[in-house]
Amino acid sequence: MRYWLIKSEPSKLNIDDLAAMPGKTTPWFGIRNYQSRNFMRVQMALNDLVFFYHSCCPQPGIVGVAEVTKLAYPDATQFDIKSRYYDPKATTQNPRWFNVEITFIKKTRLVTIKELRQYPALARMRILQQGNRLSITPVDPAEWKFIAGIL
DNA sequence: GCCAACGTTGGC
DNA sequence: GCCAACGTTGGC
Repeated sequence: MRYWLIKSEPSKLNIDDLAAMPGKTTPWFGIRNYQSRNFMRVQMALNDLVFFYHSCCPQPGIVGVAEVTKLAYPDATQFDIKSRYYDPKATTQNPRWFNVEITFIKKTRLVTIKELRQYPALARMRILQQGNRLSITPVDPAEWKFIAGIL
């Protein structure tokens, strides 16, 4: 089993929105970055655990935990001409973008990026590296355990 | 709103 | 296949 961190802008989908979804589950659609896509398609497995992170907001940080409950399948929004995620180069025969589904497990206290930066144990975390822009990043098991211990 | 980082695009 | 231009991300 692997661990992940996924970023979401709370104005678009926050942890409470996820908890309010039918079955507390949502497709993680709209990822348009090949590295993040490949993480979903190649590595994400059922029951992988995910930190839910709020980005682009006054208090960026980890706010909850979710789990992967459906393996990657083609992201429907790439075919929807009205969607902001529409991709004219994608076809149903040859889809470009995929999404998994995630299910809410729990809310946590807000662990801000500022706090995360204070722990030497997390110094190598992907999310903390300069210039990191991936919306999905793997979390080292030791890092996961450390963060779970301070929640 | 600024700016650094970096992925993507497209002409050659 | 190179690389400049451009667009997007995201913390501050």
